[in-house]
Amino acid sequence: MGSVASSGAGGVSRGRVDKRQAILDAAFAVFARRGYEQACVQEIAQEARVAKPTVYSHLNDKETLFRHTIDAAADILMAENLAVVERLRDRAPDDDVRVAFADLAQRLLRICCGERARALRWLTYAQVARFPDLIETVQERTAHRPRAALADRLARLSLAGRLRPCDPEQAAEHFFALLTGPLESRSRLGTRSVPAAELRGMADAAVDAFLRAYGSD
Amino acid sequence: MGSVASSGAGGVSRGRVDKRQAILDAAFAVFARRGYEQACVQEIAQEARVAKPTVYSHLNDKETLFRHTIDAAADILMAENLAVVERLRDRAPDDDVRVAFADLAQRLLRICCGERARALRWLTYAQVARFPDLIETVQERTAHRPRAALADRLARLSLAGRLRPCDPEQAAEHFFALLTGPLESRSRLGTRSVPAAELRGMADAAVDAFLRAYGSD
DNA sequence: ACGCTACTGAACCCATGGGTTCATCCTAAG
DNA sequence: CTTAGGATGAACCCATGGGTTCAGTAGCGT
Repeated sequence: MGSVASSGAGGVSRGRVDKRQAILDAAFAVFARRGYEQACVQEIAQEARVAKPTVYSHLNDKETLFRHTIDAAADILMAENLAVVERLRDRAPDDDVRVAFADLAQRLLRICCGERARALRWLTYAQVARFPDLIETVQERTAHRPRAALADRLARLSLAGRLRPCDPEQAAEHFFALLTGPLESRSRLGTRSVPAAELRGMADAAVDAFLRAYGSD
Repeated sequence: MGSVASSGAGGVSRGRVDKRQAILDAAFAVFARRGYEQACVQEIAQEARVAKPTVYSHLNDKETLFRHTIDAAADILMAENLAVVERLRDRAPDDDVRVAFADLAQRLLRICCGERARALRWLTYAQVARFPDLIETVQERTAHRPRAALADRLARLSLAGRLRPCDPEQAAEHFFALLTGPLESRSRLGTRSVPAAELRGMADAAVDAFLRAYGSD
């Protein structure tokens, strides 16, 4: 996690090491396990091994702190998702489409099950009322952009006759729906950790259904 | 929304009017617009036109109040969902399957878009950390039970050759996923009201995909 | 050596809100 | 009419936590 520089005994890292990053890391951890209102700045400061006024000197207030952590998490998740989708670019044209999709599905599910994704979904949903604009940011990066990237791949596959002619946006939307819908349900909104085998089963079932709906033949 | 219906006959209406129901109605309204932590008991009391101590005399504390309102909302939604699914029992055998499904899909989407469903999803998600057991109750009634009911109908249709042979549970899971996944995305977690035309389009698209994946032919 | 800047810790201010107390009021029952 | 018990409202207690102040301290560049 954070860069916990410093040597042992009585001393804490007094240097100007990047306290800021330590604070943001700690903030995400604390927000993730307590939620926005329940997380107190004091606890975040402790977790970051930093004094409370230091937190306020780097980030103006609790809200700013929250927005930065959410932003950062959304960025990372977007990158992860896009990277997974982009694998299709090289694999799909040559390999069996089903195999490529199954691989994609499993990797996406693993990301969605991860701690970061869980915490982000949870925090975003919980603060819908207080910070409605956050939803735009988060959904844009964790849902719309990856979906658009997938739509690009699907369009190519459709053109190449590997999928039936269709609206790629629609197909991508349904692909994600078939994957994440069951996940939400089976993980009980993230409160239950789904065994790897079940995850694999869900991925395969989703790909099966998707290919029956959108595959060629 | 809340009819203050005092149920004059047979009820155990303590006091003059049924304050208790008024309190629960008000609690749902306030929780729905403020969230759990932001909702203060004072405001609930005002909205119910009741004094704060009266609230505490009927419901022990804020948590009890919350659990009761969530329970009640989940019950109502379950009933609505089950009623819609049960329509298949009479319609599907005779009519065109596609027409019956399209009707089902639209009615389900309308329920999911409703104020009650929106508020319930939001509140449940937001309190995942504080009241993890609530998820069980809510998901059981608003997701699992309706899905099981749909699976029953799909099993019959499959047996009758109107759907391809399949695992009805799986098919039902995918049906709901195709419906609610896109809804979550397009309504921005319920912060944007989706126009009726778009709703209809989503329902039709979901049914199209579902029938390609699970229809007979 | 000097001063600038970041950091610390602890105390402090203050608003919010859960939950309670109490004297009083009002209505339904007898 | 009397009475009992739910209902009232206003004051009250107290814990929590956001945000600030301040005096002191440690490192770094010059």
